[in-house]
Amino acid sequence: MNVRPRPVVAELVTRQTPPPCAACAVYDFGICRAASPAWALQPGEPFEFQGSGHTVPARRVVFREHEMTEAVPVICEGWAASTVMLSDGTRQILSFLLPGDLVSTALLFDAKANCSVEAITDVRYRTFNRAELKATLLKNADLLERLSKAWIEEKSRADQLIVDLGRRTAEERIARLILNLKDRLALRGMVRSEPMEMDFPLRQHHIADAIGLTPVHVSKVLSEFRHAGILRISDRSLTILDFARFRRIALMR
Amino acid sequence: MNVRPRPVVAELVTRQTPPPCAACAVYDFGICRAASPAWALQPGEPFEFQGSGHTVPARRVVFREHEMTEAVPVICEGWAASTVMLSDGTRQILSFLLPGDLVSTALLFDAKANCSVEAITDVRYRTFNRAELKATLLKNADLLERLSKAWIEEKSRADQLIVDLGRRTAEERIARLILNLKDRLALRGMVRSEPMEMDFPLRQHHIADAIGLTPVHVSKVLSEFRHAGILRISDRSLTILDFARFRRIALMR
DNA sequence: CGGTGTCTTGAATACCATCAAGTCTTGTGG
DNA sequence: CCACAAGACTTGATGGTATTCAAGACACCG
Repeated sequence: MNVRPRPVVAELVTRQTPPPCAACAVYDFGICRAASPAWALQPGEPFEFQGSGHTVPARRVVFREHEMTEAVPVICEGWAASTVMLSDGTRQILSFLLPGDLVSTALLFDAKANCSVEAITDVRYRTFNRAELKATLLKNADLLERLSKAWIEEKSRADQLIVDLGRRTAEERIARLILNLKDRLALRGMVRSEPMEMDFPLRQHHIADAIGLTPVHVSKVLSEFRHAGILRISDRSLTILDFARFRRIALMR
Repeated sequence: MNVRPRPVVAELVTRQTPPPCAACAVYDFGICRAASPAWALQPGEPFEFQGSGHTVPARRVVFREHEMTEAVPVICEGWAASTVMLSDGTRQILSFLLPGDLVSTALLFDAKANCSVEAITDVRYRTFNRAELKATLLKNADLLERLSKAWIEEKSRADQLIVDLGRRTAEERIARLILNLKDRLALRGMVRSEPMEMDFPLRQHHIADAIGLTPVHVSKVLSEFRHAGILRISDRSLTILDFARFRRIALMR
């Protein structure tokens, strides 16, 4: 079994200076380009933003629920999760954050988030200043457009998750989670095809916390998928072997 | 057992002309006052908006998923639900809409909703024109403020529901749903105290569809609450008899 | 006055959780 | 570099929560 080297993310974290935004694979994808005036960037100026770049190792908390902050973070590289903890230790993951994602559009208007953000892989992110971003928003129709798109998608994904949790079985939920992640990664050019393969740094407990199951049950369902020849997961990489069948499970109803 | 007359809402629906917004109990509560320029209203002008008032009888659909529309509806009176239907007939209620609620802040930016809206009681609502509302938004800091608040609350409630569906038992979910509705009604001055009582037009199948259970199980849990002396439900009215205990169930973790 | 919608209750069943033991991998300090 | 601990995953046995199925009571409406 070929053990692949540590993921690309980890290399970057060890660099002294983060790469400029111009080199970012998702600079055009999210709000970054449209919002760059909020980084006090002049058109044509090299993309070097002092002090707004951060790195966080895997499993560390980026920020905590109810923490006040002026910073509005955008994920540059790596995977993160926004989570809610209950007093008995159980956890719910509200959404996974991928490169280019604004952590939460609500953070634009409220300094207090209602969830924590946790790094899954090593994560690199940058932050906007809320006041500056808001000011830019009112002068920049393109940014407003991008943000409203982000808002609509954020809400739509939350609504989808509600339907999944309320009305679908474990198999359906897992299939839908993986296919959603596949679609989002594909938009970022992060999915290989033939065979359909992608980086998959999630532990089974992440999946469990995201779709309201126990890690044990997630393991059992994934084993089924594996034995049925639908999926292959190894070395933090996931391959969809039987896409048609997998899709049928996800869209069962 | 005293059978109360049909709820106030029904009376209003039978009127020929809807009451002016000035008479609305929640005119100041939601976005209506701040957004009134989008109704082409001059300050001091009597609140009479031609053509923007609608009434819908209970159980009728206000608008359907994926329907395109320029209208951004606000509930004036009555209860509604935003719902998603699955192909096998099961249904998920994403949220209940109360007087003063914008149906969805996402409708401000996208003409296509990802859920349907259904009247629970007879409902009276008015609509803004999206383009006009958007234009007003950019010239009116107060409106932006109100909308961002609505947006944050909408998302926060969706996130809460995700946690409830993913990580809580039937008892907790039902208690939390009822207490959330109580809080929202209280903000609107629609809850009596001593004893704590409110209009409660939901059928048990509404509750079931909202929190991912079956009507049968909802019935069993509500019966428990009733026999334990915690709740009383009759004549579409709900009384919380043992608030402390009920709250403890809702906040169990 | 039958039809429809709502609610209740009981019995049988399905799905997922919990508990437990064991394997394998990963990370860490001696 | 090895030993050990911690984390991640698997698998089986058992149990609990909620679903499904079914039958009946009741209210409301046309």
